[in-house]
Amino acid sequence: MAQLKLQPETAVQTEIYAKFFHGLSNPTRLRIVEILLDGEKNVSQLVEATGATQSQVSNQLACLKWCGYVTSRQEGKYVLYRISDERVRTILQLAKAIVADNAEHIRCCTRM
Amino acid sequence: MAQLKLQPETAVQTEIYAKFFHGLSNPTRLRIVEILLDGEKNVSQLVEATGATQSQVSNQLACLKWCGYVTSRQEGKYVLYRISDERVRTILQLAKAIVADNAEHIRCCTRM
DNA sequence: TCTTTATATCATAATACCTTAATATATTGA
DNA sequence: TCAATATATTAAGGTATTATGATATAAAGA
Repeated sequence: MAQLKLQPETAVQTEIYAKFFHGLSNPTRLRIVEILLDGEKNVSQLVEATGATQSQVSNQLACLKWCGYVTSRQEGKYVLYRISDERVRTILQLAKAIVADNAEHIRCCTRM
Repeated sequence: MAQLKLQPETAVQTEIYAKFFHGLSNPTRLRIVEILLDGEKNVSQLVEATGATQSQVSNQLACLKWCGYVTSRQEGKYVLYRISDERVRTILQLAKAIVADNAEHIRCCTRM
């Protein structure tokens, strides 16, 4: 007899988690997160620090904000961004620890 | 005077970490990882459990293998896959905890 | 050996993502 | 109000990723 298929609920959950990880799957976004882990920054500072264009940074910040990684507040003509959940720091540390043992593998990955 | 740009080294590092997270950024791949956290499985079992096609599962397994998430061993006509680093479990738990506080936000994210 | 089952690979088409450039909005100070 | 600066949004094109279907390889048993 066929095994019960996964509840739709589970599929939705998995998609949310996948989206969450997608947030950290782009070098520019990840770099922004790393920089913000060092403290609140405005957009211009992030543009300077990442070397990406202003458009890119604003767009990726919007993505990070949507996904709950960062929050922002206006201060004068600047918009200051900061990490909204300190646990993100732990996730990154853990990832780095794992990658340390697999860096060569991952770097060479050309499949996708 | 302009601030020093990031060392190329750092950019490479960030790209590796981004690639690492990319591994978990696809629903099928993430589901496979979740299932394998429950124990070693062969490809057919993963096809059954995920509802994805055999081609999809094999391809995503190849990706996960390249990136060091899983390893495999042949046993007769089956190929058994398992998680290669238990710390992946911790990353997932952490992500789920964070998402629990931001699920609605992330689900609605249509930007990318 | 032939057939069946299990898994992997490949080509192609569809989709999603990212970059770039242009433009819009909002704040500040003249 | 006008100009300058900071940030956000949008459209278009290029690139990367994914899904699909077809085919290849490899092991097991008849």
